[in-house]
Formats: sequence, structure tokens, C-alpha cells
Amino acid sequence: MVISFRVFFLELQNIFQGELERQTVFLDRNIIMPHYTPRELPFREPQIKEISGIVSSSLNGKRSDNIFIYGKIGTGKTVTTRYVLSQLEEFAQKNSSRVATAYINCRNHNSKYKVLLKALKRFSPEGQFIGFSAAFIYEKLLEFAEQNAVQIVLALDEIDKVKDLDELMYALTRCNDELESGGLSVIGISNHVFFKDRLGGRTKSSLCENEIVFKPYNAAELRAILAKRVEKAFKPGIVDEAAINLAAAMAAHESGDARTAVMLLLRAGEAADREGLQRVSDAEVQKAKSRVEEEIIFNMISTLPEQEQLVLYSIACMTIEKKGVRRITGQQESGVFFSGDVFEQYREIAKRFKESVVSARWYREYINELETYGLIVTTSSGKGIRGNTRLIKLGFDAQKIKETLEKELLKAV
DNA sequence: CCTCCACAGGAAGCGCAGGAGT
DNA sequence: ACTCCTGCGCTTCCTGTGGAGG
Repeated sequence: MVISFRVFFLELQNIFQGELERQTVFLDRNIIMPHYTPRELPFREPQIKEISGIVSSSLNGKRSDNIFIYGKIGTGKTVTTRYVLSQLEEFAQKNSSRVATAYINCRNHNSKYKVLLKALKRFSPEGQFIGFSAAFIYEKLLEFAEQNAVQIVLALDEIDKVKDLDELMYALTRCNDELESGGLSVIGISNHVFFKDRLGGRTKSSLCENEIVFKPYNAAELRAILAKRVEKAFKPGIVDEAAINLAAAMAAHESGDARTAVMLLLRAGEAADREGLQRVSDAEVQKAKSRVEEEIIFNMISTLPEQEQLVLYSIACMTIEKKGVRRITGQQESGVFFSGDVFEQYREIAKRFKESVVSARWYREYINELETYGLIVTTSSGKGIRGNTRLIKLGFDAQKIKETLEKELLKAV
């Protein structure tokens, strides 16, 4: 018994030692992780300057204008905002200006109450405020600004997730009227370009005092970004030029999403490690592509409401079965479907899964939702067919979407 | 040109769950 | 414990749009 434990112990030591000595292509893997915040933000200098210019008035004790930032996923909105906030706070500290900043992700804090609570906790971490009313939290926040005569800059990421945004914005703008000293301004960040149009009039005018758009990176920009990261993340000379080019091109082709590009190289590097290779070539990136695509699809699909999953599943099935391929201006165009046909298919499939079937009107809302996530692409019918309808196409590989959805839908049953 | 079709998307309203107020 | 209120997901109804066909 004693001997066998000794053997076991040695074995463990070997595992750990092996891990330490394992050959790796990485120098610092963290730098190529999607959540890493780089020190430099190439191609975002204009936005950094613009945001800094607006929030800098808070250094002089004046309330800065609100800002609304929008752009697609992976265009650097969050990173840029956080960067400016940290610089602002650092500068304020050095020059003893009274400025406080908070970054809040509204995906996790999706109501007026939760946002106010989170902000308050950031500014007075020792306080215990759980269970108090929204009004009390609001008063406490005012008190903090008033007593310290501090200018608060609140960054609300994924602001579209806030359920009662109109009320939150009303409260936040009103608090400036109530304050004798100090002030509060908001930086709202959203992925949805059309989100602005859905806001109430007053919320819109107060939030959109300044609007800044983040355009997707093009292939050349992604290439430069990747090259910078690769320099620090990988050992020198490991990553081929071709690998960087391919990853940049793939990501630019999909959506100009920097996160995808970075993920491609990370997974390519991991693949090289697994196979004991000492270089990362375009072949590894190619292999990583399907894996990364799966991750992206899974992340998007698993958070979707069940009915939206069913709609998407219907489109995937139709694409695979090559069902209902329709003639458009004489030519065959596969994988493209009429909105009406998809609805029919969805009704059948929903019945098969013993789910309730939503009305055609609400189905159209689902289609719009799916499109904003980029899971499907729709075009107006235009010339040649059925008047005013929409043509629907999948945004990703049908087989992968179908498989992922089957797992998700079965899990729910 | 008019009418019909097939749909887009706005507006109103309904039933429900869950929170606030009493 | 009770009512009242409110937001959410959804349906119903409606108006608008643009090609097809007479």
C-alpha cells in the first residue's frame, strides 16, 4: 500500500513536471485571449481622442456630455471606452481632480436598480446596500457626488439590455438638476445600430448628445492588430506571415470582428502545441476555423429563447434538405427561402417539438432578432417575385447550426 | 391603371407573473 | 394576506409597400 502510494506520488510529479517542460509556441497566452485589454489600440486613435475630448471637461469640475457609442461586435468599443476611462482616472488622480468612473456591463446588470446598485458599490465598496429600495440607492449615489463634489462618468456597456432604460436615463439626467456640486454623465455602448431608433424621445436626446460609430476593421487593419499581438503572445518566428494573413482575411470576411481573428490564432496555437509543432502556419488556422465558428455559433445560440431557436432550426433544416429551393429571376438559388415558407416549416417543427406556435407577426420579430445577431441574412425580395417579402438565408454553416440546436432543444425537453 | 397577393411593421390591447404598497 | 400596478411576451388588427396579372 505504502509503495503503491509512493508510485502514485511520483506519477503526479511527472504530470506536473511534464506540464512545466511541455513545448509550447506561446510566450504569454493571455495576450492572445479575447478578453485581454491591450495597451495600444491601433486604428482607434480618432475615437479615443473624440471620447477623451468630451469626458475631459469633467476634470474641470464640469459635467461632460453624454455619449452614445455603437458598432458591431469586436470593433473595439468596450476596450476603447475602458482605456479612456482608466486614462481619465489616472490623470485625475495625478492632478487631484475630482473624477470617478465606473464601467458596468448591463448584460449582468439589466435594470435601473441593478445599475444604480452596481455604481454605488463601485464608489463606496464598504457599504451594504442589498435589499434597499431603488430610491434609497439613488439618494446614496447623489449623496456621494454631492459630498465629494465629484464628477461621475458612468459607462454602460450593452445598454440595450437594460429593461427600463427610459427610467434609468431619466433618473440619471434628473440627478444633475438636483446636485449643487458634482455631476454625472453617461457613456452608453450598444452593438445594435438600430437600437437608437427604439428609444423614447427624451432618452434619445439626452443619451445621444454625442454619437460615435465604430466601423468594423478591414482585413489590413485586422492584420496589423494581429501582428502586434502575435509579437508578444507567441515566441519569435513561430507564427507564419501566411497564418496571420489568413486569420485576418477570414475574420474580415465574416464581420470585421477582431475577437474572431484573435480566437483563430489562439486555437491555431493550441493545435500546434497539441501536435508538438514548433510553428503555426496557415494550415493550423484553417483547422482552427471550424472550431472557432462552432464556438461563436454555440455562444449565440445557447442564449437564444426557445422559439427563436425553433425558427433558426427550421431554416437550417430547409437549407440541408434543399427543400423549397426557389427560382429567382429564372436562376436556381439554393439556401434562400421566402419568409412565408419558413413560417410554414417553423409551425410544423414547433408542433413536432410540442411547443406552442407563435403568430406570424411575432415570428417576424424573431426573424429580425436573428438578423441582428447575424445568424441569418435577409434581403428584400425586390425584382421578380411575390411583391414585398423577404428572402432568408443562413449566416453560418447549416449542419453546425442544426447539430448545436438539436442538443439545445433536446436539453430543454 | 386597378386590383389582388404576400408580406412588413406600427399600434393597441390582453393575460400573466412578480413586485410594491397597504 | 390582500389588492394594485407594471413590464413582458404575445395576439389581433391595421395600414403600407411593391410585384403580378388582368
